[in-house]
Amino acid sequence: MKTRIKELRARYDLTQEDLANKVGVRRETIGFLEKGKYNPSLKLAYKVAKTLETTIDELFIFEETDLE
Amino acid sequence: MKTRIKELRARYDLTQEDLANKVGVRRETIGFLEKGKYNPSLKLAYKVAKTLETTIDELFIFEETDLE
DNA sequence: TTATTATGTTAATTATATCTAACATATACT
DNA sequence: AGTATATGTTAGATATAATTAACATAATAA
Repeated sequence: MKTRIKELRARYDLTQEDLANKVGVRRETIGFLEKGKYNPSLKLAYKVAKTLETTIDELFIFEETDLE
Repeated sequence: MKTRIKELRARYDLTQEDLANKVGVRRETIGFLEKGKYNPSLKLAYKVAKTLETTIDELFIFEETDLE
């Protein structure tokens, strides 16, 4: 799964830690999400999307291999 | 968090078990999702949305209290 | 150089989504 | 009446998301 978190975070001039604080998670969690290292909960995905003023479907890009 | 799973599932004339089989999870998991009993992973949310030919943002409706 | 800031990454722990199995209930059909 | 189907719900086990803490690296600034 790919994500546009890093791109949008840069647009708002936020560090991983800034975004983590706004969302209410750890910096590492944001880092792992950006790297596609894990599959977040829907709630977390929603919070990140809302913080970056976008939608879940815009923020996370699924590929066929993600369906397995 | 509210969801339109039940509504869309009815539109496609699928039982919980039918949808579960298509998505690759247990029937109970679909039941719990419909009842808002838990917060699915993004991947599961995506699979359900895709199976019901909709988007995550259309399928799951967040409220302010879901952000806590 | 040294110090600071932002990010990467690992390992161990905790929290929770999902599975599994079982049983209950309600509805519809014969 | 019975049987079958669809859903509700519970409890325990398993998988994994997320935390915590620590240390590494790269870039930038003093």
